[in-house]
Amino acid sequence: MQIDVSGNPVELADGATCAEALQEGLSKKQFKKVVVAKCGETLLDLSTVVPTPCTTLEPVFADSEEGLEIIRHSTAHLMAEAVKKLFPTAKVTIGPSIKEGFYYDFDYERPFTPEDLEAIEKEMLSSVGANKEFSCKTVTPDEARKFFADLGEDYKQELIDDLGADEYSIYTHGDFADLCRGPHVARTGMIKAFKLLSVAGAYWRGNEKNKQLQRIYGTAWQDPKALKQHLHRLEEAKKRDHRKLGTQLDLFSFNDEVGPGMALWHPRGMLLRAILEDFERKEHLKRGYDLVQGPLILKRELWEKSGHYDNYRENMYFTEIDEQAYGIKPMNCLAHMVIYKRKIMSYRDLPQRYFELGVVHRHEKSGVLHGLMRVRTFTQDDAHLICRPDQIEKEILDLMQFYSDIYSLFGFDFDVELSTRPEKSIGSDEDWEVATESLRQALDKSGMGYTINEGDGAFYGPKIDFHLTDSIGRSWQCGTIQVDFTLPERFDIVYVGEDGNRHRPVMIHRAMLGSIERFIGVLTEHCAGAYPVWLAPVQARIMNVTDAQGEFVEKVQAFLKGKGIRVEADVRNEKLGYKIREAQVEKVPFMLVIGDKEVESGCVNVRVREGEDPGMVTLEEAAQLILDAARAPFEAGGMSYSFSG
RNA sequence: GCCAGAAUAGCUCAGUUGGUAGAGCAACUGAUUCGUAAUCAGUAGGUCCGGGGUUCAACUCCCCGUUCUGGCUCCA
Repeated sequence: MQIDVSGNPVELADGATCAEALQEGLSKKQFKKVVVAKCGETLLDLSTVVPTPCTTLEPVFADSEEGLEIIRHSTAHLMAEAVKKLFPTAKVTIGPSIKEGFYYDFDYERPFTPEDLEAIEKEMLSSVGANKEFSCKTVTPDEARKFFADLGEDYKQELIDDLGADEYSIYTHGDFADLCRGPHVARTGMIKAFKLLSVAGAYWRGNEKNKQLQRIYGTAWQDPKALKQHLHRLEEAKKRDHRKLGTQLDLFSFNDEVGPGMALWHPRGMLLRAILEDFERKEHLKRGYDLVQGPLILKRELWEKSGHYDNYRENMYFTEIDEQAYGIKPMNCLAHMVIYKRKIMSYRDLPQRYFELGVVHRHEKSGVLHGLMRVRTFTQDDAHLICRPDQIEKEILDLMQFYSDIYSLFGFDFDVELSTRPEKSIGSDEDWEVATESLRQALDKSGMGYTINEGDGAFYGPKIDFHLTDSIGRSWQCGTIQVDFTLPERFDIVYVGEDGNRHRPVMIHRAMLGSIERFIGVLTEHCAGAYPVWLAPVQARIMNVTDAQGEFVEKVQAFLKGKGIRVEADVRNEKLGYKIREAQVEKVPFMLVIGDKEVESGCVNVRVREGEDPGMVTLEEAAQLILDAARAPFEAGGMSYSFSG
């Protein structure tokens, strides 16, 4: 097939993929245009494209991101058409494609039920069968306004007013027309695989104060096979859900009697957590932090001074004794400030770096709680760096390296986001300038890719956030670095400069894992419960074949314990297969089998959680295997393995 | 907090148009002494989330709470 884009002839084989098109020198945008052009003549402003008839759509671009986007967006239109047909009084609002699917928000008198979804899906299929053509026309703002006014679609009119464009495109297929930027597939018959997934409430334009709409989520793919794979992936992801694994591996639980959003850590889970916390303390000490700790509750006056009492009170717990004389801390900074003020600091003393695994309580709205990811009692791996303004950049740069080292150790990919000054903010222009520039410089120097979130900083300073992804692609903010201008001011903390005068230091709040709870939640899903050997609460389990090996089992256990290995023995009167299965389900990394043969030779037979079994080895070798496995990720990351069980 | 759905044994779940509950696994007891993902038999275990209401009768229907799940908003 030959296409002409902006006067550049391009030769593409039939069924060319997006990647091939890119190689031929087409930009993604151009290719998208070309593909759409090939699918139908009137879909875009195609003055620069010579369209050719298109017979099939999917081989050309369905494997590309753009292709899926078009399919999904078109499916959203298809759904809106079906909803309007079945529920004529429903008003349409917006319906974009999203990661792995699409949604459409409707204003309707009652919520949609699962049965409604089935009916809608059926209606959509019939529209697919009718193979209706998508067409597009460009209109003026007035024409667009009138068009949707006649249809009674007031949300669309509001959009037109807000967008303020010179002209608008309206896409039509069958009887359904929608204000839309496009592009779309040429005909509804090209939508080959979709499924409606769920209904949820969503506020118009994402604002809590606006009317709540009915959102229908769905997913769409290039072919039924891809759809099936996607649904299968969702099923698989459910198995990695940390809440499920928490029960299965007996790590933690939640209990209504205790309170919502408050985890109970079982022996195994707490052991894992303790190892992680121990690791963190040592890593922080290594990098020049001081360990500190303040109390869980602090006098109300202090919260008034910091501004939390005025701005954050509804999220805080208070003691009832002495009429709210004490506030239960929702963050750790106040005690750290007071600790800083214990003596006169010189510029030579800066930066001060205070680290605390601080337990905080925040009364989060009930609807947001989610396993370990969002709780009301949690532990932050929190630190406050109090430094001179000229030290910000260096400190940030060190932090970037620190975070990166640690995330990599766990095998996480992460997104970095820089958030700048919001509309409502305090602090001088100069402060913001210096702080934001320091963050930007450090980010640039670190070589990490990052996105900028304009105006999304805290009111007291700019920040950098680090996001880790859970098993089903939800992204969770874990690490954060925030510059703060207010607290040093409010608490009047100072240092004595070279000039002998008092100066105001800058304060950096930062948490690396974010919260221990959330991090363990994300990590659990990341590794599906098969924790790295250095973290696994049980590193090795010894199992005997019959009672006859009891004595040797004890000997082996004592030996491995002596090497600092977390080992337990399963000497129940059960078949070996049963014990193996149980250990495998519990994701114990090393299974050491002992039968008569092993007793005789003084060896153990090693089976591993995944990969090839080492088989028969001496005790010395077995211990080495386990210790090496524990050390491996540290060595790969150029770090030292700094602790034992 | 808002919208929707859910809550039955330690865990995972059945429970037909209203007639006071069942399975598998786990636990306990006994038999079995066995070689890499589930040995057999028996026993015990429930205020069916809580509180009201309708009914001769409620796990089941209605109302109000609580908690959980999926979203929205917010956030580590």
